[in-house]
Amino acid sequence: MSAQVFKQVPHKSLREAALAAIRQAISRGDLKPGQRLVESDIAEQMGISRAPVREALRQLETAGLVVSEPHRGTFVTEVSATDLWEIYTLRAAIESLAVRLVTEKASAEMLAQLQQAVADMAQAAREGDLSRLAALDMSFHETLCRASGHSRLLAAWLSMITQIRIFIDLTSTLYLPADDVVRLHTEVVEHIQNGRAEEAGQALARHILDVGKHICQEQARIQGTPDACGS
Amino acid sequence: MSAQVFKQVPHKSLREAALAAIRQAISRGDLKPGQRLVESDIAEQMGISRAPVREALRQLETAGLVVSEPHRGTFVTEVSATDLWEIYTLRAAIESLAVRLVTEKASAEMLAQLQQAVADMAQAAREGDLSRLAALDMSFHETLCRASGHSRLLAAWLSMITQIRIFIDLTSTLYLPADDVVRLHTEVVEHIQNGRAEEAGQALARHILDVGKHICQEQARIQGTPDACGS
DNA sequence: GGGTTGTCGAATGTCTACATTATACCATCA
DNA sequence: TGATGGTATAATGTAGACATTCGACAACCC
Repeated sequence: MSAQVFKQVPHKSLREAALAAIRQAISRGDLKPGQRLVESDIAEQMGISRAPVREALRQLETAGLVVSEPHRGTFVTEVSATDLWEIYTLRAAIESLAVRLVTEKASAEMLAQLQQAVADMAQAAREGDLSRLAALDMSFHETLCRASGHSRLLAAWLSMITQIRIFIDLTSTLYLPADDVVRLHTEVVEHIQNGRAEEAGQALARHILDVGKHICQEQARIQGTPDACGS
Repeated sequence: MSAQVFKQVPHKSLREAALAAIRQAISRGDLKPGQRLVESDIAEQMGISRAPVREALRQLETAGLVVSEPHRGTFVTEVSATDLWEIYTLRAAIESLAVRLVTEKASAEMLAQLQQAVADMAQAAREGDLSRLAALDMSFHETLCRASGHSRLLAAWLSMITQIRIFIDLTSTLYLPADDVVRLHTEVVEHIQNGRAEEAGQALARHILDVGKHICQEQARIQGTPDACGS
């Protein structure tokens, strides 16, 4: 076989385009939780027929981003406090696995990348740029999941993050003091560096559950429902 | 409201019917990995049009049971040794969370159910009924995930089990000596009973990873690819 | 007035037809 | 002989039309 010279042409189908567009709209908050999605409207706005839109909606349904009621329509999933509890506990378990895997591999390049991320976070914290800190925080966790080399893990993580985004714009709000955020991530990186997989996993899980509990309580407060997170 | 006299009519849409039928066919092994699924054939066999079949296939695609290549068709997912490694590591993490949650709740009813399951397994082991033992094994884990009261966890578990089934009929093969199977599950139940959440989680995770490693090596041997499980 | 029933509009569920694309096969030519 | 190019065929991708169903509101009866 000759050397790879040409990269594959993208070749998006309308279905994929619709899928990406709707997912993005949900993730960006242009579509609010509970909002109804009318197939014909979406199709018209995109200048395509209903068929590819329907198929995209079915995929989003399986992914848990929308719910569909027969003959009534599809709606953007509403994220309850219980849902957030589920997401954060799962996320903790999954990221815990990720960091353990990364620790076992522990390539120098990866480690440098994570250390850089923490350094950036520390700087953002010093400068009081909370928005940037939150973005770096998210980026740190994504880097970790990608570095795990575990495609299903990454897919599950991305799915959960998108669902969290339905409720809250993660890049603009922090639920812990800036210093704590930096400290907790520093701790995790140190564990990775020293090959302490188990400790790294537990530290990360604790950190995630901590944040989750905050967000969960916030959500319960907004909805006026009893807090479901401590259970 | 008047008393309930009439039960609800099932009211399955054709899409849901197709979804269930195809999923079942894959799970039962009627459709082999790599096999092509022709929309029009399926539609004709079911006596419906292609539209609901297509939508069902899109859902299965998101669930990871089939893969779709543009203008080429959809195929039953082929499960490589690497895939099995991913599934088993994830499954270990997820079930570990499940058993910790169950331990924290620890309702008497649940516990009795799990104890009964282990007792049944012990009997099946004594009688040498390996097929029944394997089925009870699977049932034990499913019970655990259901008892966690964590809908996303259960959904993820069911999804992974279905993917494993693509490769192997779990109810007919065992990868550990029967006595070991019983012993490992007994151990987990004892941890639950004594409220040792962390130990229960770790014991279960070890057990699952153990089985996964066996299956993974088997798969690598069949395919002639290098073993990807130990990494 | 309260509750039931009939009707209408709108959206989804489904079907059929057509357009597009990939693959296999065969003819052609250096 | 082997590579190149064209063509046929079959399957997917998409569009539009029709059928079905739900929810709301009005009409009606007690």
